[in-house]
Amino acid sequence: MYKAPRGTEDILPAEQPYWRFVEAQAEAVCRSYGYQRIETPMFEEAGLFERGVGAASDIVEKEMYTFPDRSGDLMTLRPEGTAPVCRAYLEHGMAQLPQPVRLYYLGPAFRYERPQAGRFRQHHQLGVEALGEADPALDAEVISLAWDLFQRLGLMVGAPRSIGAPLLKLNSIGCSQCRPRYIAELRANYSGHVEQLCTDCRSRLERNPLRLLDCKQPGCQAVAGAVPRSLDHLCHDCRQHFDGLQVYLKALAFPYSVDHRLVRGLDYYTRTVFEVQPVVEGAQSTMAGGGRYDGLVEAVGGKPTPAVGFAAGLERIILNLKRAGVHVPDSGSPVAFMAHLGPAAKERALLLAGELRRRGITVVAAWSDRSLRAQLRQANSVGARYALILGDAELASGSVVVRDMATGEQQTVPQDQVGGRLAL
RNA sequence: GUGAGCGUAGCCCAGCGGUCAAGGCGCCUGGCUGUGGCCCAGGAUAUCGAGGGUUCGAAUCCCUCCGCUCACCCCA
Repeated sequence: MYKAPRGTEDILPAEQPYWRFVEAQAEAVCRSYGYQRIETPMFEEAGLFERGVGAASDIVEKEMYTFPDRSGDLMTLRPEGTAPVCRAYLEHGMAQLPQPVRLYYLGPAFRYERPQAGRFRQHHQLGVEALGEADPALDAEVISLAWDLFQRLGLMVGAPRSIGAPLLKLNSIGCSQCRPRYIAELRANYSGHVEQLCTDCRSRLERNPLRLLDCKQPGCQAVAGAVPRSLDHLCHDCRQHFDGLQVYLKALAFPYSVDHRLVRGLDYYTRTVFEVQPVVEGAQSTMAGGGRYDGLVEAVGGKPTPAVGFAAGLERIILNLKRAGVHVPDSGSPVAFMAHLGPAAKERALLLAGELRRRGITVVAAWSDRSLRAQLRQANSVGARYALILGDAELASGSVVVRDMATGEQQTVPQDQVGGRLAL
């Protein structure tokens, strides 16, 4: 028996209301900010991600689905959406458009990971990217968009800061000017405490010192508490940017909190980084994460172009909608169920169902030759508002019985008038 | 890649060495030869995850593998 590959899942009809809801809200917020939808391919040349995301990142090192296609070119199932958007921005000369260019996308991303609650090998992201503008007000706009989304989804209703962690976490990790100096200092500081660090952190010290900060091991946390903060080592421009952003966020009255240990796993982030966490804490609690990536466009072959954005995980959002008990609109049930008795009536029923559908009425039927009882039972269980019954008697008189499933009342009406009746 | 827990019908699950593997939901049929929801009666569906071993005998014990879940790493 075949099964969906590990870390993938079928999104069954019962789940669709959640997806429709989230996607509809996402599109609505993006549109309200003037962001336009873009679709990039599900796979790209492997090099795009190696250069864009960073060769030393976990994603590139161990999580990419990379394969040679039939011509031998190395392709990668996209592990994230930002690098492809930058590629498209360059490929289509979007730098010539009025800046910033505001884009969003909705689609799957692939990472080879051990699946877990809220983590999949194929998952779906909403990505929002604004390219070509360095002003911190654009950072604020993007954060504001994310905030509005969660607001609309109903995940922030009464979100009380009293319980647990704040919802919006913010930090600045500097730029290519000031970050190296900070990292050097960080490394120097940690080097004095190697004995207290976990084995992971000992290797992080060499390869990716920033990530030392968010290790959860008690020993490492103790060291991290006393270590220098990136915010204290920003260069003048980065400092100004961060202060500016905070002014705007305060003006917008977002209850964010600065988290000195917030660093992100993708190498392309500069300056602003942020995450949105749900009210209910869980292992994979981050629903959205992003920040500024002023060096990415250049890294994938363009001119230096500042940009900000974020990605939100749809599976995680849905997980949290369920945990929070958010009610989503359900998909409607059929209006009419067509029941037939006898072969001649069956033919006529087929025809009548088609006529009704052309008038925009949702009609379902069982079509197998079952008892009227069985057909009505099915009409009931699919939630049809009306059952239409067509047997020899109706066939003879050109009529059909319309039964209201809620009240049990039924009327015999001419076949050419059913449409009008049901449309009411 | 590491660690832990779990695999019995479409779903939830009882059974934990010895009659035909129990029950609930769902599905089908009938009670009502053309009338649903409730009720009643009946029915179908399980290589008990796979392979090997122990035993007179294994869904039950042991081993291996596979899968699922949760957590770590990391991330949406």
